[in-house]
Amino acid sequence: MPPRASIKDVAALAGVAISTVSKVMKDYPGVSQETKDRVWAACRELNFVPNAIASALSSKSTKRIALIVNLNTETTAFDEVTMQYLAGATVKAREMGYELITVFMSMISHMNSREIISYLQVRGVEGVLICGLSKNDKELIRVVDSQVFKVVLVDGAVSSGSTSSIGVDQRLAQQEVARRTIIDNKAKRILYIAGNKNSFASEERQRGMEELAREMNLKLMVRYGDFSEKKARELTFLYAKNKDAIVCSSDLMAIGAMRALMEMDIFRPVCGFDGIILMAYAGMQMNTIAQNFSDITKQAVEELDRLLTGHSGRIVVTDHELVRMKYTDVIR
Amino acid sequence: MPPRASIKDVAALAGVAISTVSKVMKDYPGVSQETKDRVWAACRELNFVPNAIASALSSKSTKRIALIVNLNTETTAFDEVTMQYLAGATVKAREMGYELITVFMSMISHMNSREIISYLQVRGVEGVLICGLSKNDKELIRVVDSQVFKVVLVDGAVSSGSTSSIGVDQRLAQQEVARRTIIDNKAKRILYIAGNKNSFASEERQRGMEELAREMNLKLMVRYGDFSEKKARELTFLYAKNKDAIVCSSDLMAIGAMRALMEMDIFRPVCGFDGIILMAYAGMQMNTIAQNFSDITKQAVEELDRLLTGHSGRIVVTDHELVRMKYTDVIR
DNA sequence: CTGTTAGCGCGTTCAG
DNA sequence: CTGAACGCGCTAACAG
Repeated sequence: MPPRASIKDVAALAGVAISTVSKVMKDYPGVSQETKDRVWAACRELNFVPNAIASALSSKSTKRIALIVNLNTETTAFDEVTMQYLAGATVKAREMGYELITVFMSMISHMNSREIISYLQVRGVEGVLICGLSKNDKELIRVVDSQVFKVVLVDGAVSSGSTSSIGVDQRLAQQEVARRTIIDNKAKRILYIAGNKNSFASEERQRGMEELAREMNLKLMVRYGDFSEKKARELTFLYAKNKDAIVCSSDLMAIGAMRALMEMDIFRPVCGFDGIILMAYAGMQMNTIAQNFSDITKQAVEELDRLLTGHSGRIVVTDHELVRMKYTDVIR
Repeated sequence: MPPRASIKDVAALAGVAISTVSKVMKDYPGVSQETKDRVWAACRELNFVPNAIASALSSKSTKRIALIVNLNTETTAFDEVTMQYLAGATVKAREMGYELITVFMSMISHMNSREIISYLQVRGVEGVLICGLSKNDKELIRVVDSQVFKVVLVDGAVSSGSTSSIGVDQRLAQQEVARRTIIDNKAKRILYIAGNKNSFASEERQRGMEELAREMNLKLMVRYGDFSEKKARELTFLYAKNKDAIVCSSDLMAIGAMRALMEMDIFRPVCGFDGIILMAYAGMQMNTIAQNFSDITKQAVEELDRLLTGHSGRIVVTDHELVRMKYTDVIR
C-alpha cells in the first residue's frame, strides 16, 4: 500500500493545477469535460482520498456533530430507547455526510458549562443533538443557552434562537394511550405513575394525563415513579387496590406495575408509553404508543443540518402512531 | 461569544513566540516557569481552545479510531452485547484522548474493501476496533489484511502483524459453563445449540463443547441455531425430548430453548453464555459466564493504543468470571 | 531557554 | 477555462 496521495499528486499526474482538481472534486462549474475526465482518471490511478482534516482546516467547516445521550455506563443496565436514539443518529449522520461523535452524559456530568464547551470545541463540533435533556442538567442547559453551537433538543424541551426542538407531542400521546385503556376498561379511578419532575417529557405527559382526567371526569392519583421499575412496583403495591387502571409514563414502570399486580394476584389494566421490545420478553402486552426512537433522531439530524445551513430554530412534532403493539418477530 | 482565539493570539498577548505556546500546551520541557505562567494566563483570558483539526493536519496524527459493531439498524431489535461493546469503547476512548467514531456493519456491508478503506481514511481513522468479525465479512477481512490500519479484533479471530485479538477464551468459557450444568444435573445426552459456522467465536465455543463431550464421555448432538431465539426454540421442539440438558451458545438462544420447554411442558436444564440482563426480564435464571462486554472493549482500546504507539500485535485473553448470575437490581 | 521558518493538504480568490 | 499564491492553526526542526 503506497502512502496516501494528496491533491497535489493528482494535479501533477493529470497535468493541471491543484485548484482545478479541487473544483473537479466538488463538482464546481467552470471546468471542461476533458479536464474533468483526466482528473478523475488520475484520482483513480492514485487511489486518491481527499483529506477531510485539511479540508476542514481550510474551509472552516468540520461537518462534525455530537450526540449527547443519557446512557448509564456505570451499571450494565441497558436502555433500548437510548440505543435507538444512537442508532438513528449514527446512520443518518453518515448518510448526510456528517461525522458523529457520541457523548454520554456521564462523561460530561462533572464538567461545568465552560468545560463542556471546550470539550466540544476542541473536537471541532459545530452542532449538537441532545436527547432527553432534564432540568437537572444545569450546566448542559447553559451550554445550550450560550449559543456557541447549533442545537437540536430531542424529546427534551422548547426552542429558542439557534435551537430546535423535536419529538412527539408528549401531551397528546399520553392522552391517546391512556384514553384507549380507560375507555376499553370503563375505568374511573386511575393511578398515574409519572416519571419525575425534572424531565421535560415526563412533565408534559403528566400534564396530558391531568387534562384528560378533567375531560373524562376521572379520579386521578399521581405519584412519581422516577422511571424506575422498582419504584413503580412499590407504588402499585401501595395504591393499586382501589383503582380501576394504572397508567404509566414509561414502559419500564409499566412492567414494574404489572409485576406487582401479579404478585398481589389482582388484575388491573396497565398501559405503558414507549413501546419497547423488552416488554415482549417480560411476557407482557399492553397499550403503548409505538414509537421508533431511531426515526426521531434521524429527523433530528436533518433538523440540525437545517440549522447549520443557516436556517433558524423551530419546534418539530414528529408523527406517532398509536397502535396496539405487535410483537411479530418475538416469540410469545 | 467572541470568535475562537488561536494560538497566535495567545502568543501575542503573552508576548512570546507561537512555538513557545505550543510547547507550553503540550507540557514539553525547556520552558521557564515564568513563561509558562504568562502563557497560561493568556490562554485563560482569551478562552483559548486548541484546534485539534489543525494539530492533526500538522502532526499527521489524528488520534481517531473507529469502532465497527454489528448493530442491526433495520429492525428495532436491540442487542445488549453490542450496546456494551459500544459503551465501553466510547468511554475508554475518551479517557485515553482518542476520538471514537462508531460504524455499524450495515453501513459498510455493501462496500468493497477499497471503499471501506477510503471511508475510514477520509475520516482520518488510524486504528480500528472490530467486534464480532464473522467469516462472512469478506471485504472487512481484506481491510484488516491490508494492514492500512492498526486493528484490534474483539471476540473475533486471530492476530497477525499489525493486528491484535482480544476476548475471553471462548473454548474454555463454553466448557466451564456447560460442565457445571452437566455435572449438576448428571446429564449424559446433550443438545448443543451452536451459533453458526461463520462466527469465529461460535466456532470456538463449539470446539470447546465437542472437546468436553469427549472428555466427559457425553452423547452430543450439535445443531445450529444461528443466534436466533426462534430457531433455538424450533430445535428444542425437535430434539430436546430425549436429551438430559440443552447447552446454548448464546443467551438469546437459551431463552428460546427455555420457552420451547415450557410449551412442551417438560423440564430440561438449559445453560446460556453471555449473561445478559434480558434473561432476568424473560424470567429465567441459568448458568452463563458473567461477562461484562464493555470491559472487553475497554481493554481493546488500550490494546489499540499500544499498537498505535508502535507495539506489535498479539493475542490478549481477558478474564472471565464464571459465576452464577445474580440479578440483584432486577425484580423477580 | 526562546524565536524563526517551513510546511501539513486543501479552499479560494484573482489574475491570466 | 486554468493556475499561481496565500492562508487556515498548528508542529517541528533549527537557529539564535
